[in-house]
Amino acid sequence: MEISKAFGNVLKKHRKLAGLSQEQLALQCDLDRTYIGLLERAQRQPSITTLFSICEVLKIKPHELIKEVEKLYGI
Amino acid sequence: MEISKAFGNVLKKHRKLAGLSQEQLALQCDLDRTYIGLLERAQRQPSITTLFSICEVLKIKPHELIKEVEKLYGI
DNA sequence: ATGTAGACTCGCGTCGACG
DNA sequence: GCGTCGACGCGAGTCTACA
Repeated sequence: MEISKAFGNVLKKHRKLAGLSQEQLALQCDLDRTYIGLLERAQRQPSITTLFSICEVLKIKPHELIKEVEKLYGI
Repeated sequence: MEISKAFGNVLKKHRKLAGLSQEQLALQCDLDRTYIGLLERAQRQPSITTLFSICEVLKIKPHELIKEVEKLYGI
């Protein structure tokens, strides 16, 4: 699986686990609602600061999330 | 420490560990030489695909590198 | 082998609006 | 609550060139 799609899947999974809507997540990590949607649908890729601020809200360490992305990506 | 600076430090450290010059690294991961320099000096931040392709060349898992960035960043 | 600078393309990230 | 669209500013990433 390509990397942005892997990230989108992992993001969606952890957002649901946190019990947040795209809007709530966007609000808390100071991003746009539509942009979270774009990330989950793999139409945008985050920079690493964006990654860190999302992970902070999701209460997960960035490297944990990246590890899951690696698995889906296949390395 | 801010996040792009943390990344720059970690990148430089692992590039040296791999025994590569900025030019050699850039060539192998299909990026520009000047851009690697910009990353190390924290004047640019990588997207996550850029992160993955750099890590592949450095023979390190992205989540390992991210873990070190977290430490420097302080979380 | 690296730092810097200018100019360029394209994608990130925002915003308003509609279904 | 989400997908999508158009438009926008700005930053990612490239290229050339000079020190």
